[in-house]
Amino acid sequence: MENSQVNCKIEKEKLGELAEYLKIISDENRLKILCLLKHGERCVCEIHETLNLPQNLTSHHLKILREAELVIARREGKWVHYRLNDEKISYLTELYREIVLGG
Amino acid sequence: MENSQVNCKIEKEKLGELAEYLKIISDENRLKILCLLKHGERCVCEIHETLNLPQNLTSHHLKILREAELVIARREGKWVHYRLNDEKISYLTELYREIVLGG
DNA sequence: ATATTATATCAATACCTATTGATATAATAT
DNA sequence: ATATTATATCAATAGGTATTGATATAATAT
Repeated sequence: MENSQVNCKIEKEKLGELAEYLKIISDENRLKILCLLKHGERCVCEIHETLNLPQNLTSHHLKILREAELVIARREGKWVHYRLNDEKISYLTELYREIVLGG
Repeated sequence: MENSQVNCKIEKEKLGELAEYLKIISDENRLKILCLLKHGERCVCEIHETLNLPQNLTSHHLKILREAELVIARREGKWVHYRLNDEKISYLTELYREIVLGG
């Protein structure tokens, strides 16, 4: 009972979740943001200045990352600090490993 | 000399390569194809029948995967058999690990 | 040669999304 | 209150791409 159709059916529900994740992180600017946040929490202005992205574009990408729960926002006064959601990223990385790599 | 800007500059050249890979595999149908090919070489008709995709659409996605060198084609008579390019996928997975996960 | 099967390409559509410029909101300071 | 700084949203545009239907190519068989 271990054929590829069965396997693909089992993984099918997770496939959409993985595809959505991959789509979100397949943007160069969003990858840069994630890469930057690996080194710790950053506010929006730090992100857009460091990466040389317009403020509104940075905000836009952060919204997408935030809605996908890949990053977590924390307001402190005027500033909004963003950090990685490590658990979510770990979970989705495991999904990638499961679906794309070994069974 | 170990700040995020420097790191991101080092990784910058690889970032485009990773983004392209992620964009290609962020399509559900292409993920299904890769998932199917994990179990071994398949010809186009097997792929499109197993996954219930139109023949031309299957061919289209295979072309994208082939041009990205994620799969390798081998003609045998009327049939064209596709298989995973494990080395390329391993390389790009390592890139993902480097850039998105640990430094 | 013609027919059949397998695969690829082409053209058109329809949808999605990154980017930009302008504007709005939110918090603080004066 | 007004001003300033930080962030978010909105509208419009431009470019990309998944899908479909029709057609072409490639290999084999009759």
